[in-house]
Amino acid sequence: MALVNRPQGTFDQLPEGSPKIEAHTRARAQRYVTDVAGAMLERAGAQLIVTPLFEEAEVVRRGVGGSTDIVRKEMFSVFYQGEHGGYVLRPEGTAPIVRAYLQNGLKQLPSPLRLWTHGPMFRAERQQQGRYRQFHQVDYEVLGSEDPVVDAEAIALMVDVYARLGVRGTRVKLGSVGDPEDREAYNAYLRDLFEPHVARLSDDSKDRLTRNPMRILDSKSEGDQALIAELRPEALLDRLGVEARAHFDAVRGFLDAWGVPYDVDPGIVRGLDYYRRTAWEVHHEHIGAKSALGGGGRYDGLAEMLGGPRTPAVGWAFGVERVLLAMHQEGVEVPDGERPLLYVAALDEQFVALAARLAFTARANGVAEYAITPRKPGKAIGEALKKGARYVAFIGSDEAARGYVSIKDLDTGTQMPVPVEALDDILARRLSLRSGNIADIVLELLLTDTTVLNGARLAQTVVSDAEVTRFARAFTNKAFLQGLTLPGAARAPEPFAGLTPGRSKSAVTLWNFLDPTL
RNA sequence: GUGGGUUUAGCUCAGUUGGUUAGAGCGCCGCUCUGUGGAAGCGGAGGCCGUGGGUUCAAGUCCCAUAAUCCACCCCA
Repeated sequence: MALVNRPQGTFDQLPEGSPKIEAHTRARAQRYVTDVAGAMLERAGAQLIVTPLFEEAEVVRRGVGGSTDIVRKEMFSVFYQGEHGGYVLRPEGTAPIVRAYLQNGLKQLPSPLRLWTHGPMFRAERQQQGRYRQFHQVDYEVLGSEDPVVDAEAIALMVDVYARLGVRGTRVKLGSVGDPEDREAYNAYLRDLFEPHVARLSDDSKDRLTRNPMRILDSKSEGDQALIAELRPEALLDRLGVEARAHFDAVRGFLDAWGVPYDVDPGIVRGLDYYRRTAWEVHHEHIGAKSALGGGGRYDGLAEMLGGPRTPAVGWAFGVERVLLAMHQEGVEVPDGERPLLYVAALDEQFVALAARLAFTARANGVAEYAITPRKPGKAIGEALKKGARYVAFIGSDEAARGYVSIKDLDTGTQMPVPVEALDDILARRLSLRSGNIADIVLELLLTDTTVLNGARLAQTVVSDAEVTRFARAFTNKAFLQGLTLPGAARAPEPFAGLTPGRSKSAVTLWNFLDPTL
């Protein structure tokens, strides 16, 4: 049977260590980026909103715009039971959020309302570097204000998120697409300008002349650029109406005051119809042809286009995959997940159930796994090291007979016996000790908790000379000072005094400790 | 939608002017090894050579088609 592949242009997000893993397909890294961004946005007062992955096609058609490439050729339709449902997989997050805002009466929440979301978006394009049919975005939207300060704040926040994620070398390209009448007039101006020279335009640009003349200006065709150099068209930015101009200048004023770096780019053309006035993109130099990490803008007219009351708003989105690509290019490390705390290995089949149970309860304190089949100690240690665990616990016949487990601290090499009933307490206590050294933890426990001390029956350990000395001295002093009456207390100092420390890290030294029966 | 590259083991790749049973390293599993740090040695599993046609006595190798994948264009995150 031939293997069935994933749909074209999609990718699987994979666990660490997967053979074919790439920067953007690391599940942990994907989650890291959305977690970091989400935490920052929530600190800025944004609240999480989640909308369905599919919407009425009308939401997208009216919001994004019927003349855009997204609506014309990149929509995934949703069918059910063979019938077209009139739905499409969402190609972007803003229109659905505005739809949800209107439908759920969010207008009554304090205004302006800051929202954020994250999740997959779908566009039926041919795949290439940084462009996928299902990709992931983090969205931030501010609804209910036309104050330029929220435009500027949104940009500043976006820049902060990239910085927090460790992405350097970002450039904010800031422009304004003006009010609708500004853009209409400008498009007419461009058409008049290029119409006489239509024969010299590239095929792509001939098409652009009717659909979206502004796109001609950033054509990659040399012929087009030569023509543009001759005609020297004015920039839209220089033909803004009074209000749009004042708004743009005010946004710049805030950014300047806050020291947020940006480049004014008269050529900024956003691909979605709903943008008004402020528009920006954030680019990164080293991620191939798709250098835009994200973009945003003001969309004061969108709510009305969806049938709601006028609701001025501004927002942005960035592509998680492109940010991951940028992070990868810059060598930014994604922090490791939670380090495994404990790996429990039974040395014999009959102790596997106990090993599993110890792992279960240890999970209150961290990541804990167990070996499902018996392990030799050396193999168990190797596996624990591979998993990156701090401690490995052994349960063999010696341990089981006396009711303890052997805990080896893989960072320090120290191994200590721990009564089974004290294991969870010990794991919890490691948090209060900076070193996490198992010897320190056990010592602390013995010195502070006499019930555990009374329960201790045997000690077996592999320690250095220094640790033996320290352990013995501390124990003796404490017992003396507190006048503890312990089983075998009278003999307590002696085992330490007469102790022969392990000859090497791998040597095993046994001695009796606090066991009146021995 | 357009153009170019790639496709041989789980992964990275060899594979001679077409010629017998398609290889290596890594990874995985086992043993050496009945209780202590990622070792080593030995062994094992794992392949419709992307798929379908064609040329030939003979195809991993040559031709055609197709698919997947990567990159670029359009456009966008």
